[in-house]
Amino acid sequence: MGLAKSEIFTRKQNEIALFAKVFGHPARVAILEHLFKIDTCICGDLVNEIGLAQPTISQHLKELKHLGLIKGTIDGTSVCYCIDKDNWLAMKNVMNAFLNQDITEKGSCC
Amino acid sequence: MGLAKSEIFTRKQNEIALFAKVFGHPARVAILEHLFKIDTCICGDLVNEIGLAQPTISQHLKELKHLGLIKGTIDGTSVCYCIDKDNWLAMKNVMNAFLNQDITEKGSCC
DNA sequence: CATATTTATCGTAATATTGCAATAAACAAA
DNA sequence: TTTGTTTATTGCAATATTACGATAAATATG
Repeated sequence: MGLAKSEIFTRKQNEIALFAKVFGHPARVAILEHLFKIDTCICGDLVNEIGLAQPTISQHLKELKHLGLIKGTIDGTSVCYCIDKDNWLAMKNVMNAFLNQDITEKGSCC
Repeated sequence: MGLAKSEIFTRKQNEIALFAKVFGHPARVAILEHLFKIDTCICGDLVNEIGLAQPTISQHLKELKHLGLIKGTIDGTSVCYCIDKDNWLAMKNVMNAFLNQDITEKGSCC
């Protein structure tokens, strides 16, 4: 059906899945890495940096913005994007709690 | 088009996206959390634990197994699944390197 | 052997995602 | 005002994902 049954999972599980989903495309990974690397905020240079059409980049930026991981400020005709540090940190805490789960060592099989 | 242009991204960026994608569904998050929590490995109890049909769970398990994050050993008619510790650790290193990027503080806007 | 149990696979319907051309919107500069 | 520049939005087409019924495959058990 293409539609996840999110109502049967916990709020936390859905939150993890939402964050992970946005990282589930290499273009968004590349955009974020670029925003981390470049000292000054980036606008449409991302279109040149990454090899995708302008509407496609704009769409990926929208998803990142919607989750709060980046923010953009209008500067004349261009828009300046950068990482939203507070929200990135909050996301990192959620994801780290998931990734750093301890493995119970009593397992019988495997 | 539904098809990501993975050839224009680095191997690392694609790797991160692939790992993230598998976490991008709450059912797979729930399966992994359950495997971490339960001391002895789990088989079809996951179908009861999580409220999805057996073929659906089987499909999600297949994706997790395909990425190497879990492994299953046949035990009579049932299959015992558990976290693949080595591969989980390797994945964690990749994801942590991405999540723990340092933010350059010279940014002008935002 | 016949039957039950457990898991995997197939087929399919519903929905989501990706990508881009075309175009709009907003602003700057001449 | 007209023209250019930059970004967002709309409207598709192609592909992917999710979910599950039906069924197969494998192994127990009677």
